[in-house]
Amino acid sequence: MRSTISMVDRTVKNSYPVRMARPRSFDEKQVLNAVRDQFWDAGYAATSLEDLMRVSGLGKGSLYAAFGDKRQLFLRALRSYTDDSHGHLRKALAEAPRALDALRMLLEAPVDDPTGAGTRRGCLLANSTCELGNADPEVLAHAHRTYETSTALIADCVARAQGEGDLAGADPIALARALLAAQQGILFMGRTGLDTATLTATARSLAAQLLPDHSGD
Amino acid sequence: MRSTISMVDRTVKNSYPVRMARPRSFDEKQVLNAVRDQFWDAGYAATSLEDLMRVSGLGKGSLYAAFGDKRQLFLRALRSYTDDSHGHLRKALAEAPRALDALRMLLEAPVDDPTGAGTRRGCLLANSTCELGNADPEVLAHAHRTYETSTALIADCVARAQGEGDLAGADPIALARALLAAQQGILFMGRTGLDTATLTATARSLAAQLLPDHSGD
DNA sequence: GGAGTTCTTGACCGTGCGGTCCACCATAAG
DNA sequence: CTTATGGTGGACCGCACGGTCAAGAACTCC
Repeated sequence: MRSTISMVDRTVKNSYPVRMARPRSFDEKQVLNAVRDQFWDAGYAATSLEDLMRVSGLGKGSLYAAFGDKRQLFLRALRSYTDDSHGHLRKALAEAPRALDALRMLLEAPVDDPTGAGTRRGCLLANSTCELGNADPEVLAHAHRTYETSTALIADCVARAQGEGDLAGADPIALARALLAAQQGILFMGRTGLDTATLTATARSLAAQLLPDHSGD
Repeated sequence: MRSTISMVDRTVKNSYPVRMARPRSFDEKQVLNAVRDQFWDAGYAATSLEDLMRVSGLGKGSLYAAFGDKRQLFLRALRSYTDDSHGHLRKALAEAPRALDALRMLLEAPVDDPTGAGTRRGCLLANSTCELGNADPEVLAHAHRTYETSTALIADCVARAQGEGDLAGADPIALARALLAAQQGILFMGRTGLDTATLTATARSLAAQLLPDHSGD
């Protein structure tokens, strides 16, 4: 039963009110990035609302009005992160002139940071899966979906490499899974404080064994 | 400057008082195991003292008197866990008649659990490193030390395999690092909800590429 | 049994948490 | 200008957290 409605139906996302009022004083994407970095550094549980207010520069009221509670804000930041990551992955896999090199870069990418600072942070999605995967089915499902997509992207690149004469005889999806697992393993070893040189050597060693180059044969 | 001391010096760990009084009503190892499982399932921050009291059956006072605060109790449980793990690793690597098979088992071990329940929990040390590595230097240092020890144990097994005619030409330590990274990667993929069959296939695929068997050549 | 010591229990405490609310502000439309 | 509307910031709330403490129970030694 509906009564006469004088208000705009705001249940539809991004619908604008009939009359504009005070506009937002912040950029949503900037806030999400700041919040993402905070969760990335400290984890979900160890990040307090005060932390989020500090890094975003917003008050509690604004944060809650714009994003809902802490968990929803976290999920928004996490989705934003994985979207960006997949964008980068797509670009990296597509841009390399030789697909085999792109796949190699996959394994060495986690160590790219010369300072090692980024290496210590790991991957936000991986960290979140570890911390919340058991307790939050939504985070787990998101992780599962995301890694399946990554696998598909990598498998496409493997297929391209095969079109270029490399990796003959491999099952693209199986190899993609092995590469993704290896990448996550390298990423993790970086978090344990392994020095950059050793990490790089390990990444190259894995790349050499999983992605043999027979062009010189 | 010391005054006359009538009390026993309890700063030395495990020193017993001169006069026995009321004995403990709990077994320390059992409590540590219960506490470890709780931290394992929920993570450090998400585990409350109430949880710890519930799973251990002890009151707050007893817990604090026996182990100190929450963090120290966690560190005790973590050390106990890694000690046990290294015990199992030593045994597994030594018992296999063929060293190459032992190394293969390393990669498949994370998927051994038929129910998949254990697979979802991952490894307590890995979880803890992800959650606390950035914030707690002691946890990070412990993780680093532990994985270095694991690397050494695996490298020994690689050397044994070479003595048995396998893995000719590989650098034991480098291969050990690659194997450990791959294992952690598989372990992590299991946490993302990947089904057991796919996980097993990935583990076998990695094992086949990192640990080739040329005995039939 | 009494004395001395340790362990246990649970009430208690201060703090910081996540979350709500409301008075005020900035803007757009009339 | 006035008015309506949504944004903002901070006061405020109840709660659960980690941690403390004191009193009593359980035990050994004399």
